[in-house]
Amino acid sequence: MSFSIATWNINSVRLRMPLVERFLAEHRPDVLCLQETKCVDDLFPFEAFRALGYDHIAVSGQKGYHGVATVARRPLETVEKRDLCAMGDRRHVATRLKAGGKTILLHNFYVPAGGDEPDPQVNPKFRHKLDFIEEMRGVPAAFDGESASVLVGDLNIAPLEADVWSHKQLLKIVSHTPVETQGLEAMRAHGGWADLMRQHIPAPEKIYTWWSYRARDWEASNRGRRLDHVWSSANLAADLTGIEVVKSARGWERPSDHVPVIARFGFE
DNA sequence: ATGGTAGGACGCCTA
Repeated sequence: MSFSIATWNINSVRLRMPLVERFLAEHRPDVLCLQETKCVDDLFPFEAFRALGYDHIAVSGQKGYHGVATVARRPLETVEKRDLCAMGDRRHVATRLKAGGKTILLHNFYVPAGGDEPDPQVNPKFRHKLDFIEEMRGVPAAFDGESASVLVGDLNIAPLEADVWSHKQLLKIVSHTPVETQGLEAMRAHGGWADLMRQHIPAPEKIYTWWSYRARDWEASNRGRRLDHVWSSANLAADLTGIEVVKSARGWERPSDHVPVIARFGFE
């Protein structure tokens, strides 16, 4: 028996619904977690997802900015929508669903990008990002014999040297500064989370999930970063059978600057 | 060292 979870920063779900439909038709993940939906819940395209068999939907949206949604082909229960840093941003939704005889608690996160200046003293957006990561320590990889946890999303940090096109050139660029990369890895270890992308494709092999819109030719310059992540509790990490980064989606018509990542699990 | 593109909503913020 198999089960798959995908994560994708869609950068406006309404604008890119044709791309979402193509992705779901071609890959059929059991669950898709979206970030940067950029619309209030009333304007979320529920019917388009239902038409594709994704009848079970949890949304936490806001006007114009941020916003997350989790859609599934099997029943899910909305567990909580956390307001980390208490700013009213919609950056988290947790759902619960069943797979492989376990109940899975699935956290979908959109971590603040943090602005351009990597100094929390002068840049409140960077301060917010660091505080947000710190507060994510309150989300551990809880599990027992019957339950497991998964955390996915756009974490806006590329933690390893193999997660960026140039470690040296990005050390002072927000998303790859030591305070962020060490902070994220420390938080991940503290929570007991396994980095499933790196479990399947170990460093130093490069993995990118984001390429800037500002490049003349994103594919030729290939200055990517791994900003999107799939983590799980140890008892589910053992069931991972594959990771797929759908790089081709970056070349679709009017693309997101992020591409989908799919994690596949197999159960006895 | 700089500027490059995109989305939401229509001047400017955020990424």
